[in-house]
Amino acid sequence: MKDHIAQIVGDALHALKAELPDLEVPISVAVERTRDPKHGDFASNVAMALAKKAGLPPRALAEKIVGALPDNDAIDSVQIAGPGFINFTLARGQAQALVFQILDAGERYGQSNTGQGEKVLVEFVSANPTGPLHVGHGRHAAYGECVSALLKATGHDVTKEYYVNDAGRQMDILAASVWLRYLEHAGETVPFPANGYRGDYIKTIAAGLHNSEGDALRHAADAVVSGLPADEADGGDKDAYIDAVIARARDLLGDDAYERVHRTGLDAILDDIRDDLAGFGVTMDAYFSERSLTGDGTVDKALERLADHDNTFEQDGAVWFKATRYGDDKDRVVVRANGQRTYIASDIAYHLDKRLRGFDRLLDILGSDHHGYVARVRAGLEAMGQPGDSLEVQLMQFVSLFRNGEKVAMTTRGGQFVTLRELRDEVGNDAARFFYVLRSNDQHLDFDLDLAKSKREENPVYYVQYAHARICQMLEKLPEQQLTHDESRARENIARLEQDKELALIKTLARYPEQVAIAARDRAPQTIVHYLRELSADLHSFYNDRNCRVIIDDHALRDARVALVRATRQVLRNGLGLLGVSAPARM
RNA sequence: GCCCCGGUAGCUCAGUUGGAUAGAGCAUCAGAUUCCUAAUCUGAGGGUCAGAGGUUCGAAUCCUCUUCGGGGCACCA
Repeated sequence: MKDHIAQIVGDALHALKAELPDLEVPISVAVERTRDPKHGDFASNVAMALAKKAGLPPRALAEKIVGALPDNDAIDSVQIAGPGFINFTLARGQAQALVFQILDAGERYGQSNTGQGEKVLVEFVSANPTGPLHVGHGRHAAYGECVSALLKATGHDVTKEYYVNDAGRQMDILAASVWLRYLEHAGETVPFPANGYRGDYIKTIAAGLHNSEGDALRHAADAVVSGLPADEADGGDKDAYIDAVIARARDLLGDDAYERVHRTGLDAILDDIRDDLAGFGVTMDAYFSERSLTGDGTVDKALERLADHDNTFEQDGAVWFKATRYGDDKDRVVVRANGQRTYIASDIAYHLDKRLRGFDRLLDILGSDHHGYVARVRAGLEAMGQPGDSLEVQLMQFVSLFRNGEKVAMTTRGGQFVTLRELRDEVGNDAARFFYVLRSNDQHLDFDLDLAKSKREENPVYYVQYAHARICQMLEKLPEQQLTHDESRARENIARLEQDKELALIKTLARYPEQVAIAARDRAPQTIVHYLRELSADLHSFYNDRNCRVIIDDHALRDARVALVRATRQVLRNGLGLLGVSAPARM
């Protein structure tokens, strides 16, 4: 309907062109839903926007536009108001027809094809596989999953991917940590490095390793620690110490055994992450290994491409990428003096690989602490002949947990939970998914645990779910009371929905497809959350109105109202589905 | 020093990409249940949209400056 009005206003403008040569007809005419029912159903501000160029006062231009509007059965009246708004009021019965559009479309109501099949790679979470996911990653997971669902709903071809940082020093520290815990488990007494991973999950992995390998990886404690530099506790440098431990592990174990330890740690943690995400309703299409980029020559290929375009140079024994040519603030090392590639080399290669796999848009969801990384990767893409704007980055601000009104310490010490799994256990998946997308991604999130757990009225998750359950319960009442629902009779009588609460509900239902489109465009799931709260409020308000009771003797009106609440239920389901929150039939 | 994000009601935050009288939840106060689930509803109070300029018919929204808060500026990832 909105598009239809924009169309006829556009037609009117074209018709006026003969009379007003200075009039500029815009490509798309702005038509908005009115907030105040006194302003009709839809309003356009074109007269104000075009008045100056047309050489007429806004209201006078509005008069001319209204005069040039073609006759239209769907529109009851057109009025000029305020500084020059043109307000449209729909004909009686027009709005109500929407109820059956929704019921006919079912779960497709709200979907569109604005994306036109654009191939989008959404990369999110991508947490280093050195331990379980924490509550910060949970926000990334919920947001990424929801944005992906929104993009799919608007006709994008979406692939969800987790980039596994399985190369590099972090993973060596993990391997060393596992091995040391393994040695302890085998009965050796070795000090644990200040910079090692201290979590209990390492001990679990080590115990499993001991189980499968027996004492094959065991070396005497003396051989392990002799000649190592001092750790932090002894006044030394913790980084130098852990590096020495890693070197010692490689030396004593040999490449094959070291690799087994490395793999065991990585696989165990990645399995845990995958399981955690699946339990949270977040499913990746692929887990992409950083190591594979080196193994299959993708990194070399990327480095060659940079060199081909004269975008690299050597200095101090290292190879540098001239990132400043492409808008970065500094040039970046891609190959260190010791011959190792830096992470930025892998990242550039990874993004090149995404492009070579045919993705139009590379959507990265990253922590706000990664913002400096954006210019680097974009520079890399451009230097390799790829469009820089194919990379889009959404930065996520941090999460703070609150319990009893106080901020929960987020350090790994202290026994306060920090993992996503613990959060899910405590508040449930529905509340977690809902709360995580409640706020804009560039807004810091205060996660109130007590509120999320509360089964009372102040909890917004229940407010929406309750609206859905209420409808289900009403519909179950029909057969219980030997009442039938006749859909064709409902179609004939739908125009009998004329109560204020009914019309308000229909108006909100009509907005859903636009809300989905906006949410997808802006990568803003909170738009859907806010919409669902409004829709639920309209439903509850309708429900509490004595003039709007559904279970009544008047067949015709009852059928119309049943159709209305069924349409509402459908939209609640569709919206909750986008958020990954369940729609219970009873509560 | 440079870069990114934010500052809207007592609190937590929306604000449809510049529109009509700036909204919601919580909290506070006053009400509603012989009647489809009160996890609900109805109503009231509550604002210098951080501050100052600018752009224009019109600014919370766009531009500039100031200020406060978070984050980032490695041959770590």
